[in-house]
Amino acid sequence: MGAVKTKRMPRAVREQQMLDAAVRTFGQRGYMAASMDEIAELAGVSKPLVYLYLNSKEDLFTACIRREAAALTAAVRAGVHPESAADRQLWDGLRAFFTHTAQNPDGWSVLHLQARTHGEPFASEAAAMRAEIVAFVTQLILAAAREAHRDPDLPEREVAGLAEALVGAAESLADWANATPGVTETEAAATLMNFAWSGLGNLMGGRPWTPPGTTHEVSG
Amino acid sequence: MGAVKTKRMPRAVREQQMLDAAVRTFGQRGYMAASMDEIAELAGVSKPLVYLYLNSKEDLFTACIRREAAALTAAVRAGVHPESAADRQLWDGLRAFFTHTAQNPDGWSVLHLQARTHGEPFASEAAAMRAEIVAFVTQLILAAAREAHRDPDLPEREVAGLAEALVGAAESLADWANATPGVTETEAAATLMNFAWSGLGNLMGGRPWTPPGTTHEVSG
Amino acid sequence: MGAVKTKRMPRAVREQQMLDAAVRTFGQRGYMAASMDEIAELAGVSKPLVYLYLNSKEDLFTACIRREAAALTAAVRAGVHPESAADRQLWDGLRAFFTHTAQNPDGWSVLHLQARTHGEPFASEAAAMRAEIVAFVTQLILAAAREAHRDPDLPEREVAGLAEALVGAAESLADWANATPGVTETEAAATLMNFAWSGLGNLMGGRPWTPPGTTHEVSG
Amino acid sequence: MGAVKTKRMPRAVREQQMLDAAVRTFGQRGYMAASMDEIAELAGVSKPLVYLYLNSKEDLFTACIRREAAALTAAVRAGVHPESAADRQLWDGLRAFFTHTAQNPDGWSVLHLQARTHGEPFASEAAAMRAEIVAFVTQLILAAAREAHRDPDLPEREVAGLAEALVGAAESLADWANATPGVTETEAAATLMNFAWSGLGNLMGGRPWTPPGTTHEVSG
DNA sequence: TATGAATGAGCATTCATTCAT
DNA sequence: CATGAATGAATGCTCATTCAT
Repeated sequence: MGAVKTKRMPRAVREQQMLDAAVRTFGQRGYMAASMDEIAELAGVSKPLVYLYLNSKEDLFTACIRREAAALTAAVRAGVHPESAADRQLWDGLRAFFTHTAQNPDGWSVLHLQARTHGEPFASEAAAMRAEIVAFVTQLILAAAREAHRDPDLPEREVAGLAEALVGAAESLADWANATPGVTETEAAATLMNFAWSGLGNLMGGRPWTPPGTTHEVSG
Repeated sequence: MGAVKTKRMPRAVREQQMLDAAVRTFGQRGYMAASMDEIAELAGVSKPLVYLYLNSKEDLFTACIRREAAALTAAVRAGVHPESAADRQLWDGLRAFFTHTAQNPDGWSVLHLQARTHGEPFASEAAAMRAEIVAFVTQLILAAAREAHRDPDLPEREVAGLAEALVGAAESLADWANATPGVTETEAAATLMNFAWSGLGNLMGGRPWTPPGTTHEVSG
Repeated sequence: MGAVKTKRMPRAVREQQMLDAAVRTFGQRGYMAASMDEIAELAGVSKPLVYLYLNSKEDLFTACIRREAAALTAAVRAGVHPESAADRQLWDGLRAFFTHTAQNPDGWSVLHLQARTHGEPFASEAAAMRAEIVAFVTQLILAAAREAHRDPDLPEREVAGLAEALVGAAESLADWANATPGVTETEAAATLMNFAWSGLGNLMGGRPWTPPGTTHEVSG
Repeated sequence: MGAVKTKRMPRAVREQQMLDAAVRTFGQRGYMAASMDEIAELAGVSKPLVYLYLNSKEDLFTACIRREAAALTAAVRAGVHPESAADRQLWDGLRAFFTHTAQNPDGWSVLHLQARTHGEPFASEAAAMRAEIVAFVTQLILAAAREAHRDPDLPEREVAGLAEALVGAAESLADWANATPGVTETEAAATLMNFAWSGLGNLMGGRPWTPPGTTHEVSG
């Protein structure tokens, strides 16, 4: 079990083995329930070596978050052609996102569940990556508006909210797709595009949904 | 800082005090980092009494999840008038949801973060409540389709995915609204309605977004 | 489960119910593993009442030891006719002893196991009862010598040792009989009489077993 | 008072130190009253190390029982010459037994009191050792019968009962000798040989003690 | 580079015991 | 006579972390 116990490996390799083991353990057991003992054993090294290379449980977890965040954003970036139309970029990015999360459930658990749940400094670390994605989506929304030859008078915060909503929907669908047998990444992406893109289009076309003038009273 | 130390209260009252303290502690520290000592102190009682009434940390946490889940669904239900139009129901429900989560950040953390992160039996407990909400949203989507006199040929799973996406977007916006100063519940709800409702309308109007290069199979 | 919960009973009755419950619990769970909670519940009363009547766990246990010790010695005494011949008295006493221990396994456990195992003041309490039995047996041995018209030049300590051995053998056979299905009290008593009486007779007849003159060397 | 606090010892050595401390503590305080803290302190190590090496209080106690059982049977075996006559073997074995128990009072307490008092799995562990000794004594009784050229028609269970009685008498005398100042092992052994051997001889010689009023069925 | 040996500190849980009514 | 409410004090066990080699 765990990596084959080979002696005297270069540091970089050893570190990756440790991070592999850590992501797996953190993803499955959770940050607090994961023990350094288990991680070291799974990595096939002694505990002091883990501390020598990664310093502390906190640092190790942070390193996991960073590595998985980098891997996720890289995957999405790799799936997107910057010259494509905005909707095509979103479509490609979503498929890359769903594919990556489906193939890296432990990494996704680390980023989406563990890092957000266990306070600082982890939450910020994960939030930074999420902000990057939200920013990317924000750009796509603005680009779509430009493509539609509509200089959107959407206030900045409204666009930010839309991007948040879209990213939140995507995260939710990722979990749903992973939990529902038979749902493909393409299907999840299509569901979200259908859901979101027309709404965005209407918005930018100046046809927003309008709230009713009266607030409905409880048991009124 | 905890509850005023009044002696000799009836069990039911003490139990609520304990649950208050527990939700606060679990919500802020996280399930594992929260210590029974801290909860007892915050509740103004001794640890043995917590165990006498709530049995174990697991049971205590489960009780928190159940109470907060009940409170959240009750709040949403109370905000919705079942005879209203579907969009109105969604609008009212969302505002109630954003209001409740903004006013109960610890409860929301327990439900949305802690319960999902720390495995069984907590995850199932929270999933049950979420499923209830998703089911509610699903009904609204179908009702909207009926109201539009369009018996949608949307496959069941597609509708489920849409509801998931909508709920995920709402959850995400709740966090965003809580973290962004100055964002009101009404604003968050309006953002989501704008984002979602037109998209749903187009979908049900038979005008889905079609993936490039491929013919998308849904109602294609 | 436990005694039927009747209110307002005279103190003496309640105390016996508590002692019944305590003997059963101490006998089965052991002194330390038995909890006052369990005893109170089994007795059908509240814990404070147990403390009101019996003071403390220690006192409660001590009371159990005394009651069971009294019951055991009473049973043996009741089985013996003081006018009988010495061997007849031993025979009757043994049968009474085996019968009583077989019918009161919890009491026997309290006396033979629990009391001796958990230090002072319990060990002394049980030792007192045992000393009584040993004294009784000692008298029988001396009586047997008189009956054989032999003023035994057995030193006092030798007789004490013989009585100890006999009592120890009896205790051991009680456990053996209780653990071996189908062994009757009569059978156990007969086994012990056969084993012991002839040996005593020979002893008193001046034909003791004589140790070999040399000490056998290990692996010599 | 504990072992001299020497740092960095090989595991095997430390384990023995821990077992020494544990036997002493369990023997004197009893299984339940002994705390792991006390054992660790007496062993001169920290508690985590005790858990690292011995796993749990249960495992630690079991290890104690096994070690002490092995030591006791080894001591008896070492004292007995298998080619000697049966009575000589018994005599030598008894002296070894009394000597060992006198020199290892804590171990004897663990085996004879604690292990039997605290339920499974400890009772079985101690019972296994005791069964070994009973079997040895049983063999000696049968050997004695052969040596007397008397194929005894003693039923198997009768012999088992005799062995039980003899072992029980020995256990009792061990406690008595330890508690009575000035009683040597040789004296205790002689007392028991006197008590037992002639009785056995008579039995095998077909002269059992017969119960009054009834015809005793064994070889009657 | 790598590890066996070792620990300080903390945590969930339980229990005998006592008030206030 | 009787009890619901409450707690101080342990106890078994685990974990992140470090030192000596």
